[in-house]
Amino acid sequence: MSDLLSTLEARGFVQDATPGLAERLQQGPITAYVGFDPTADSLHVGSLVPAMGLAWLQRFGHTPIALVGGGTGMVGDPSGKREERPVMSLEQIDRNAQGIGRQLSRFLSFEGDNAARMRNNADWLRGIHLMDFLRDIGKHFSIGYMLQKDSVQSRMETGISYTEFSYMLIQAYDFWHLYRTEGCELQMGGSDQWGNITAGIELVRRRQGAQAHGLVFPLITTATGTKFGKSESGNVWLDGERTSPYHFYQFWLNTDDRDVERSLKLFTFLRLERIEAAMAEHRGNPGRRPAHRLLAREVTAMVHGEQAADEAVRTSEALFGRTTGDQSSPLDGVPDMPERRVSRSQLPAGLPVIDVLVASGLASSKADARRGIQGRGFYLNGEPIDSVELQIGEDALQGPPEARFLILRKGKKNYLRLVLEP
RNA sequence: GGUGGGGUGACCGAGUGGCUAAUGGUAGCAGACUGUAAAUCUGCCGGGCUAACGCCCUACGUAGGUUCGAAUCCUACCCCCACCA
Repeated sequence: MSDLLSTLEARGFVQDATPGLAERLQQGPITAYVGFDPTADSLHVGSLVPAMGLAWLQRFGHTPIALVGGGTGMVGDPSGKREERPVMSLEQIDRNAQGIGRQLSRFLSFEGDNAARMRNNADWLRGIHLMDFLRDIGKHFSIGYMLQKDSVQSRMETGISYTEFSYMLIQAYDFWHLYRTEGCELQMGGSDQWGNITAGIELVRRRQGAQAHGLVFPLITTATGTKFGKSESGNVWLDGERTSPYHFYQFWLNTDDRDVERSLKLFTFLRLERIEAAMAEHRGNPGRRPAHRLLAREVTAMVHGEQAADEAVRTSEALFGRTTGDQSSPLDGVPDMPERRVSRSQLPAGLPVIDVLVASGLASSKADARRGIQGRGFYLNGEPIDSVELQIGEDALQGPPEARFLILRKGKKNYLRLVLEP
């Protein structure tokens, strides 16, 4: 538990590592990097593993570099992808790179002896000339070597362009560049990055005659076999604008029992004894889900801050707490309840439920709303809606005259406050 | 460039002239059970109108055509895959 590697191993971060890494870490602080894709302007929970990996690294006195792929984003990594990815505009990539950089700063400290560094490979990749690249980099790799890589193999069926085929060389170039300019000796990443990382190690060895290292994290899948990081409403993002702290909290709270322990180890900094205690408590009373609560609270606080986490907890308790029945009273003052505003003039007079549900976004069409009601899946102010013809009367509305609202719910979990603007 | 195979709903994958909004599976949504879990069972699952029976629109790579009628036949084009050059 005293050094980086054994900590990472104990917490389930290590899928694979190059053999010499342990010895190298014995000898003193190292500089390491992880690359992040700028495919969107926010990271999602899937990127938490590498982010936490870097954070642990820093906690053990090593220096982390977060590399945003503003240059590689132009090309697209075939690893783990089934299809060619669309090309993004430079402006888009740069915007995304900025957003991602901001989020990473939550996990890393940019002060002190081993202050974290942010780099964008656009700075060195975009100015590169093809002839120089082929001479200095391409020379070191045989086609046979490249063809053996998993990322290429798995795409031979569906097709891979020369562009994506070249990706591993560009990533190798990154590693070599960071080695040369910043003394970076270790690259970490998802297990799908193994091939790219070893290509980088190879390049450093050939051009510098030095030994670099690699470590890859396991691919996180859920116990049900679905992709980690999805919820009812799609991807779970770290950006509070895309995924509200409440929904973020809910995502973690709804973790499958079988995944909780692993998630606590991967996504929190809690000590292993603390985690074991929580798991023991959970085994004693699974229905209370103490481990889930701890997990959700911790991760939300880390990503959105203490205050937002508290609010998410309060909201969740108000909505799901032991309000045994269908009382609507505790729903009024809920802080961070998802909200939607609709101008009254956009709704027919008399407020037919069907139209209201469509306006709220809970139903995707009138037909959908109708079907939902017939399946008893919609609730108004805590009561099931039992008629598709229901007209919502004024007495069902709450709140001040200028912002009357009603509480809609779809299923067990989707609450929404619909505010009617005059 | 040649030869062969192929493009079906979110995905996989049946379907070769009317019974097809299109079998089945997955994913998704809702309901029951429970613990805001898993598993299981049930219903829904292109859009609009309807209390409902039902009606209408859009859809099987794209554009035309044949036919009373086409995802299914014909023509051209686009794209993908395999092998050959």
